[in-house]
Amino acid sequence: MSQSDTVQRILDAAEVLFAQKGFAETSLRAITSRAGVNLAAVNYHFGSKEALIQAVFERYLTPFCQALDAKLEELEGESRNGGEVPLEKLFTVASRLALGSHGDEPRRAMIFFRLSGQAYSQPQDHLRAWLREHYGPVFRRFLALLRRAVPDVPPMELFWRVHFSLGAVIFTLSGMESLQAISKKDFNQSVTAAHITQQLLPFVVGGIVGAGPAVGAGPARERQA
Amino acid sequence: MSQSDTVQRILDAAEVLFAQKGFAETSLRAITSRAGVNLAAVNYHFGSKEALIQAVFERYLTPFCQALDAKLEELEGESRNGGEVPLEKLFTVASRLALGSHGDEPRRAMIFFRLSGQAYSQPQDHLRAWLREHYGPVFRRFLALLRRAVPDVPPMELFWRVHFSLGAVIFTLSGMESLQAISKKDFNQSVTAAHITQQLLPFVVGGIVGAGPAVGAGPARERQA
DNA sequence: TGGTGCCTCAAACGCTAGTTTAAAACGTCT
DNA sequence: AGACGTTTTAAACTAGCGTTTGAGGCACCA
Repeated sequence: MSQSDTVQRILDAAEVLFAQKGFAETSLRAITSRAGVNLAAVNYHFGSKEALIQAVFERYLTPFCQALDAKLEELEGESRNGGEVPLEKLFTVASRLALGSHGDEPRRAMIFFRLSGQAYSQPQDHLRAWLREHYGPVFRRFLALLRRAVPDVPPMELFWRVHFSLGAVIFTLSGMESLQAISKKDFNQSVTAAHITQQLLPFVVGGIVGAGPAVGAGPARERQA
Repeated sequence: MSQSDTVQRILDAAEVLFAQKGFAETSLRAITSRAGVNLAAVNYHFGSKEALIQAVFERYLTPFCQALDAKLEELEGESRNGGEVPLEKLFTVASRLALGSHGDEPRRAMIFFRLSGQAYSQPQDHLRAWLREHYGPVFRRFLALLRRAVPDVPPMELFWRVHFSLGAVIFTLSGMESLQAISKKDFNQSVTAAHITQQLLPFVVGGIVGAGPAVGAGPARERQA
């Protein structure tokens, strides 16, 4: 068994277990047992449990952010010639990249969204800081394009609405299993992950554009035309 | 010190600490130390840590759900005579109740939203089941009113959009401290919780109504008129 | 063949967790 | 005053955690 093999097996196991039970509730013994490696291997290869958590995120996020960055650059180029990139296209691109940039089925992405949920609601301050430091630039690039797509939404409102959207996405995909169960019970119809992300798009777009100051009184979306 | 005093002190301490650090990372020793009671008091009065977690939720949710249920009944009565309850009013009512039904400042509500975030992203299956069981009827009542407010959104899409909204709310208010910090840094302007909830409303309303099948091509919201 | 680096392994370490125990303290009745 | 049920207390218990250790295995090159 080569080194990289052991490292990858640990990362694979940790990814699944962290997403399933959270960071604190997942013991190194559970991880190494699932990975079929020795308990000490984690501390040997990663140094600590905390470093392992970081490595799990890094393995997923780095390729995703590189792909997103490239795609955003491409879109920026297009928008320099023509008009702005439409809102929907921005989210479609990001979503397609998040779901499929790893070659696997979207299952992997679901796992990662659960992880993100854990990272946000748990007190992993080191993780949050690290995430912001490494992936902040891509996020800001995305935000800049967004701002040009909806020039009528004030920057600060847009900032918050993006975070609201992030919340909707992460929350939903984090609790997907239970939500799928409810949906199946209430509507007698099972839904796939692809189906949900498809439903997310109009919600997010509608939310970002926002309800005007007088919803129901008139077509607020004309502000965009 | 009477019994109820000890019980309340434990609940107060647990509520804050659970919200701050999560369930797993908060030890009974930390709770009892903060509450100024003996370590064994938790197991004596509640039986176990798990039961304590449940009790924390119960103390908050029961009055809230009663208040919401009463208010919804009232709204149902109004809508029987006149037209439907407008979307915005439904959310305003729920939000005002969540933020202020306890007499305290909204701080208490913030704490509770953090708790909800923890409950959703952590593997507290017993908690989720318990919440659904006790909280489900009110939720369905709310959903029914909602359905009549936006009759053009298919029920299943509405179901999902409500969960998306819930995600936006919980996620945002869960990570409020860090989001406030970012906002202050990027916009040099500090925001209050009230400000954020105010920003949430147009986002949620816009999201629930949704972007029509052809956003940007025309004023999709006319479907509602 | 023997030595050198990297990796694996079983075992142990120190520590903190939730829970249990039994005695002490308390308040309330007769 | 004394007995009784309830609550508080300090201490101990068991279990599981992340981490460390040192011996051993393995591939590789001289």
